Amino acid sequence: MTEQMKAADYRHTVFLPETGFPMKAGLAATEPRLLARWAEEGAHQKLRELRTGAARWILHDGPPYANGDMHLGHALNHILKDFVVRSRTQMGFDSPYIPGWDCHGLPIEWRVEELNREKGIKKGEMDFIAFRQQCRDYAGHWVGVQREQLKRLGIWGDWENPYLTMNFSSEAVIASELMRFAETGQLYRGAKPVMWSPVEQTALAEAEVEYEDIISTQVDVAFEIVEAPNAPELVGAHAVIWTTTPWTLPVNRALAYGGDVLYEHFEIKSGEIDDRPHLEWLRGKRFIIASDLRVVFLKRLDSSLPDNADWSLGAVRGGLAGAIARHPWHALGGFFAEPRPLLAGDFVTTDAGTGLVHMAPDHGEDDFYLCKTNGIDPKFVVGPDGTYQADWPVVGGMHVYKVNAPDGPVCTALKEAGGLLAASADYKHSYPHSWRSKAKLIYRCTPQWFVAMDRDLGDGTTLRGRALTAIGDTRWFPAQGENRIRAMVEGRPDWVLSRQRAWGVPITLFVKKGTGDYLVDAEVNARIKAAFETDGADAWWTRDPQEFLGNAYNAEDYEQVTDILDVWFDSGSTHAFVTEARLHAEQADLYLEGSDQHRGWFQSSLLESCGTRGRAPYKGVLTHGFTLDDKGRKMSKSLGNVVDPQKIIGESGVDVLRLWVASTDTSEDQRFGKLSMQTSVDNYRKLRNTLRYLLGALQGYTAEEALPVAEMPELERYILSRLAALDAEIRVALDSHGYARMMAAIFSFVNVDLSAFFFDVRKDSLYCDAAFAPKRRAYRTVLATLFEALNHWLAPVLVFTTEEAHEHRHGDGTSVHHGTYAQIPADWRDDALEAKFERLRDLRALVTQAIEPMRREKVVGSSNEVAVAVHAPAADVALLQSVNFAELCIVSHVDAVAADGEPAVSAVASTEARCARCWRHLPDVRPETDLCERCDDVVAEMDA
RNA sequence: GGGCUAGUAGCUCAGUUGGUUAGAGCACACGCUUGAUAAGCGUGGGGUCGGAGGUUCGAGUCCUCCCUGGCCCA
Repeated sequence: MTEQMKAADYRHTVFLPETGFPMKAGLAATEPRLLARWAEEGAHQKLRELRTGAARWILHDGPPYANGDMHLGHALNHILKDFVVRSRTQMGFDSPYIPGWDCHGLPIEWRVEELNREKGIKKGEMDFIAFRQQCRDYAGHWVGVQREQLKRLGIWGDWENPYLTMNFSSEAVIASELMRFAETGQLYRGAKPVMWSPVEQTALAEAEVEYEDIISTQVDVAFEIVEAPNAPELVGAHAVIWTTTPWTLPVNRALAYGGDVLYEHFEIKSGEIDDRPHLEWLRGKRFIIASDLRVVFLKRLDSSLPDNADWSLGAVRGGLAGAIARHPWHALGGFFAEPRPLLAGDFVTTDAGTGLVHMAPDHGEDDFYLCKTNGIDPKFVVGPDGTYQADWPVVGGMHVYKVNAPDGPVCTALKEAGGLLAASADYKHSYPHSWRSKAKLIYRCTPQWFVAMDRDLGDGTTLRGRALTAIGDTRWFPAQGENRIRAMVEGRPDWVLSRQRAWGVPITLFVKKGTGDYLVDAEVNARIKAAFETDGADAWWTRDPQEFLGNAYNAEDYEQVTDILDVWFDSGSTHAFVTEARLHAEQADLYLEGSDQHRGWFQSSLLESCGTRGRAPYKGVLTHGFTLDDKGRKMSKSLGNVVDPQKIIGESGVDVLRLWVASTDTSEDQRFGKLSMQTSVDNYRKLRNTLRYLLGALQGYTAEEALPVAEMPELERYILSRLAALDAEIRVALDSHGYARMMAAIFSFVNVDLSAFFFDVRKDSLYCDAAFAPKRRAYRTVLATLFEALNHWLAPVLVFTTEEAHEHRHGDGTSVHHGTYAQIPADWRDDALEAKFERLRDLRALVTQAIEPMRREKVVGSSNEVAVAVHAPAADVALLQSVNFAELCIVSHVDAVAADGEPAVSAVASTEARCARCWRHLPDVRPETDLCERCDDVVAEMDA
């Protein structure tokens, strides 16, 4: 009988792991099966019932925009949200998730207009209410698409009743929230230059603006000084201004200079002009310009002009104060004959240009405020479509984009008036564009509704002050987020609420004709809200205004505001109709979005809530970075590096994608590519195989087999101590939503402590000990604990795989997602025991290293064939003798010998016989059976 | 252009208040096992800590500048 044959005989007496949980995941089939099972069983609804009465923990979902397919960033965001909700659920909290969508706003409106154009329907032909219905339908379509895509990610939530900002109930609350601002005097109507799109004919929010490089015409224009009380010699000289928006010159009102800038009064010498006939008209003319910029200015006049310091007629210090210039077109009379004062502006720099800036309060923020301070108001010459008013000289009726060329009407008229010094269409710079139409934007003064940031709210606080206090009261993850939003709130201007659009909630105000005051009446507001609840915001247009005003006011006396609310106000109000109205909670525990939302939703929600409730709508804010490609670049269509999450899911499964999210530090930007996905696939396999091994090793295990911890061997108690340490680490990580930290700890535990050590060492006991031998029972008791601990820790991440494992372990129709994290007693921690095993494992590493050469030289194969001698200090020897070190090293025999110096290990091939069943080389192997005493007994027991 | 932020082995991450030869897992190479087997175990190679200066007895860790990304703003 050969050894192999004998081995074959005993193979069936060995307790090998056995499970139906497949090694190969087949997630493509498993995931849809579980989704269907959960839907059929109403698993999420059941969870809600199970947690009813438990302490609440609320994540309030930030609404994605209901337009287009989900991209990888959306997937990451929602997977993270699911981690938060599921991990709090596993902690025992009642943590409901109500998904939501942002449905109003320009992008949808724009897209619907585009679709209409394709159908030949022109803007303006469409009935207003019918158009709003089209927008509503369009948003509804995408809500449906995105909902299915999110559900596929394994996210549990109230998908049947998501919150939509366009729900009638939401629209009623949004209008009502606006009226709370009105009631507390925080709204005002003002004029202000706002980013304006002549194409969409609307003011744009900051978030709707993007910057692109363009080439503009740069011009140098001379404004003659007509009065200079502080420097009479400047009269007759020309102040040189430089601009890249020639179209604003027909609306010029003033000039600005820098109070700290040094200017120079100079004249180009005759000699140079003699050589350059085209400059003849400059002969005898004097100029004023910032000294630092004279050289570059001269180059623009003529690139061959040298710079001669002796051209200077003297430095100008303070001489510009109180000076008056006149517009090159002053001969036209009227508006152009008005004086153009020189004003000191702290925004003037010498980075570029001439150090003198022309001011058009209609078309620039700096211009607007400087002029306002000096009593110069905007003129409103440029209309919503970007054309000058018809009767304006030179450019009347023309579009601001079409007058800028060096040979265009503005430059031509300036040249004829003798005011154009240089003009060239070659200035490249970053310029604002509409994010939808990609059209160039302009600043344009229009009447707008604002929320005041710095108005006393009657209690000595301001909205800005309240917001800053609330920021301090909020936990920010990561902590840097606080600095970021604080700086933004400290510096932000008043909130512009108006949009001259159609698709959204109207600014529901009535303005008294004549006074401009808006009506504040609780009963009127209540009627508006009630109407919106019934008919939606359409009611603002479909109902007779008198119906809202009731008997107390006459509609004839009031102007009904028809501006649409900034959509950020919609999303900023979601806490009112979700956290408060549906969940009956004052604050959400967490908001979780990309870090760009410090300027967006986090801030609009903060301001809305601080303005109406005096505090933030959240206790904590968690942000994540952006998903980049594998080279760290932004994913964009133009680069062609966009990853479609649907494709990833189809190829690898949702759980693998979720695992990627969980093991990545999402507080920073993440790189995503083939390699990182492969890493995730490999990690997934390791976790899956670990669960599979546990399931196989626990075959037939029942509670009766469990052994009390106190009766377990040290090795088992050591592993439980490690488990308790891991439990503590995970709790710390989860407190700050550190999923990557949690996963790193779990991977390390699984690989290092379990797979490479505990499982390997105990393989012999599991396979070969008598079924109910104490050591084997202890091992399986620990395995059962490990399975529940790991499967529940992993459940929020691997939602499908853990459910599948749960099915195989319990098979009773219960769900892992209904349960809680395993209760791991803190007193399982045993520092002394951990220290002991740490040392033993160091010594064990010496043993494996010593065996390695023997394996390479084919002296031995399995470590079981080896006997080792450890020469080590007495303390180590005592340690080795206190345990079965041969068992820990999976070798045949260990001799521990006291010796000075560093521990050293020598290894030789064992001379003992090999047990045919457990394959260990032992002294008690019986020749008649080829079995060691332990195996002989076990086999005998089986035969009996 | 400005503010904030990041850049540690092929991948994912650790690196405490600056202090001994920079760590882990995976991947890779080689080997073992063939009783977790499209699995498991062992050993090993691999890093000018983005770059350049500086402070210090000593810097991945502090300072300055630069490069390359990202977010926000203009």
